[in-house]
Amino acid sequence: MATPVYSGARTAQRGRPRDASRDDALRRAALEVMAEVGYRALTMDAVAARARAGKATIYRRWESKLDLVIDTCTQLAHQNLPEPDTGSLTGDLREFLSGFAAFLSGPIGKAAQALVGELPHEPELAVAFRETFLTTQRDVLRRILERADERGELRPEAPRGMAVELAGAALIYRLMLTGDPLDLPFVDRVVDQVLVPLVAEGHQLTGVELT
Amino acid sequence: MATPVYSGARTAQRGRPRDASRDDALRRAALEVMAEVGYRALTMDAVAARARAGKATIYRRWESKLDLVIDTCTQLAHQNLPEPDTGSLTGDLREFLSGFAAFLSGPIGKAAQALVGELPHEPELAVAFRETFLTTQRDVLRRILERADERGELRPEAPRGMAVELAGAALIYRLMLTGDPLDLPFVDRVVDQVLVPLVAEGHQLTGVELT
Amino acid sequence: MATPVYSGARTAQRGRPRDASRDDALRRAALEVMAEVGYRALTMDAVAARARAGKATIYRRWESKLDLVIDTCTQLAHQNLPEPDTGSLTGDLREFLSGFAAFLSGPIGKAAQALVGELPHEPELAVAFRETFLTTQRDVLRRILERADERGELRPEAPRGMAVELAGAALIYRLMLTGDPLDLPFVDRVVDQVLVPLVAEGHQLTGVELT
Amino acid sequence: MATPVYSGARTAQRGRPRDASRDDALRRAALEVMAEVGYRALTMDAVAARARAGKATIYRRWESKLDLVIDTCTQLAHQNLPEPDTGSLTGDLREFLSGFAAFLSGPIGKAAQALVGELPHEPELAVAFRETFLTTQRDVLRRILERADERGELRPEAPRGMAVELAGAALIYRLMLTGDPLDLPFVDRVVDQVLVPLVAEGHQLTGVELT
DNA sequence: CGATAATCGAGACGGTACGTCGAGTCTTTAG
DNA sequence: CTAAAGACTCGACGTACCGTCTCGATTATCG
Repeated sequence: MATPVYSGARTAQRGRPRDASRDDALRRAALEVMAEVGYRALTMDAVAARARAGKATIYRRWESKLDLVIDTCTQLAHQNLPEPDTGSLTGDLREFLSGFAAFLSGPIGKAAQALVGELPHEPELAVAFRETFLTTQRDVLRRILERADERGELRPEAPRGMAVELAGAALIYRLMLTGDPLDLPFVDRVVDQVLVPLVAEGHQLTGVELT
Repeated sequence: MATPVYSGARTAQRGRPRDASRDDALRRAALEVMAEVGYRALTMDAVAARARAGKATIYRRWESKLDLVIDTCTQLAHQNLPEPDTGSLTGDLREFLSGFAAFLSGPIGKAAQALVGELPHEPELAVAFRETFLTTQRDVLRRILERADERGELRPEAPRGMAVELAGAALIYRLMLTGDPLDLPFVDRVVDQVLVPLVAEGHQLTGVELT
Repeated sequence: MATPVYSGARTAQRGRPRDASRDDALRRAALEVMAEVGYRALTMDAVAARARAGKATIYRRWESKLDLVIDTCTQLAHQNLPEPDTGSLTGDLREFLSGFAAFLSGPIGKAAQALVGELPHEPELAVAFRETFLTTQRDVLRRILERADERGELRPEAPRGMAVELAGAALIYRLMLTGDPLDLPFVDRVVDQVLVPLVAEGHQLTGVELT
Repeated sequence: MATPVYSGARTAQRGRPRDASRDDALRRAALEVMAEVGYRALTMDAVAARARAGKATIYRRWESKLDLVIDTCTQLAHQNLPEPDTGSLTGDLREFLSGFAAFLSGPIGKAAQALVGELPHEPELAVAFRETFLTTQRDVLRRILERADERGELRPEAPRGMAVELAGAALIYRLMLTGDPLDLPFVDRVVDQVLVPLVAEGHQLTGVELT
């Protein structure tokens, strides 16, 4: 599901029209509550109360708590990924990954983490989640590598897919598993020690251990 | 928490002692139920019923559902990490990571995933989780690198910490986020394209894109 | 308590109104269950299940099992006391007491008995109980004596209060303590051997021992 | 049941002998707890704790909570009924009933009341209860009337059985139902206005209404 | 215009699970 | 074998949340 349900192109729209401003109010309330108490402890009653809405108003738009949360995240995710074009591979990576890191460090990152545990048992959620948090980011990275390739910065046999995967993995592993901060020094190390050596022409593996 | 609560300070041991065999029966029941329906849908009643135990018998040992699950996983996790010593870095990495991948692909991996969403709101869980699933594995990897270093296989300035982090990140990202299989080819690619080039002496970055 | 709790003060009636038909269904279920298994063994789950109601629906109306039972009895008690006016003291007494005996012999008598044990520890219950089972019946008896007095049937110094008390005592003692049946012969003996001689003009104490 | 269970005249009595003083301590504890919180709220744990005994020590003697309470009451009931012989019907009645009233006004009266509600569903209890609280008292009254008869104080056709029943009914009705006090003035009125007129030779029904 | 119909906040509804507590049994150590 | 202590199974307790439903009131379009 993961999108407010509208009764699909109906015949001439009878009755009182749905108040679109409630969508936002409810999503905002859901995000606030989830940021405060986490996904598990989020209750529909709490969301409804915070938005001063009836529960039916929620269920008219989303089929379940999960559905509401997915949509809330998706909505916010689509507008926050920068696509830099600095002219150099290193610059593009640094800029994009630091933006993505900042994005993940906010409330949406917490929400995303809350959803991870549900993925194996909620196929629809899994699809939506991957679309929102993985595919989009992966596509931007792929285009960055492509442009670098056109500029001749990449070695021919560079493992582009692995680089893309590692970039995401490194950030999300920190965010969700170790709990270490997604700060700029870390992004720099990922770029300089891993990604650039992995794919760029003429690079020696000369990373310096910084910890 | 994450461990059955015993009344501390062996004060002469009055009354009927806890039946230790119930601990196992309850953990076993919890694992079975979780494997069948997932963490969210796991109920204490179901665990109690399957173990033919009263709920009080559970709550006497663990403070909550979460606590029970953590302990169940921890118990099982401590005995499943191989520590290979094949004499070569590549061999050690390949063997260890494929073992770890197999371990994560089982029911414990699913349980671990279920717990990830709770980490930000459960500090005790976070500590236990990292101890169980991250530190142990990280330490083995560190020792593998150390032995390789002693054999002179590593470059002096190799980013050992980053390599350790990437190894875990790559596997867990697949397991929990993308859902792609943790099979042998994938482990080989991580070893050959990423880890070995990252730290080993005399390696050119010559990974071949396979996917 | 002893009455369904309504949110007092008809404040504009917000939200879905209580379904009054559930009150009856729940009371009926409670009475059935109590008749089958007694007060002690009556469980809220059983009442809820029989009425196909959620337990919250019960607790929304009554604070406790005791409260539910009190209200159930009170409800049924208010409509079952006859007030005969046959024109003679003997006739009135006979008719009223046999009606009261029949009433007590039914399920409500059993329920009343179940409540007696709680009276000392439940002041609210005591008040409600006495109002329902004692005062009402006592008032009818008092009026019967009054009418007899107006017809000149009573001796001036007749102990009216004692007569009223004895009438109730004799019936309830049988019902709850001895377990002997509250049948017509018994009522007749109480009227002929005790009450009428106690208060009526020109009566000799000529009761004949029957048992 | 209603009596401590002893393993019946065993062969040579092996093992540690049962400590008879625990019987009393447990009964005392049971009576105290019941006086404080009533029968319903009495718990075996509370009784055990107050007597500093284990629950098994209770269950070794009595089969259930009900059994314990019955026995506790019975034990105390058997030693408290006076059998006066003042030489006159009025004197005997007055003395006996005031003694019985005092007895009922104590903790045992409360306990008895607590048991009334269980009678319909506990046949064994009913038998024990009636034996303890009804039959004994009824027999004394019967003997009082017999002696009065032998002295020629009774009318030949006096309803002796009814008088006996009324005496008990009047007291217990007050005690358990109305909650009015069982004081001396009340006993006197029962004797003078009801019992004596009902059975004694040469009595006019001249009771004076006092309250 | 009035009638119709879908919306809104509010909260009652049937269910399910929660975590606690009591009854009665069992199992330990100590005597 | 009995004692105290306390763990054991079972089941009811009263609460909280889910997702649905029903109310009065509101807001649009249709006839």
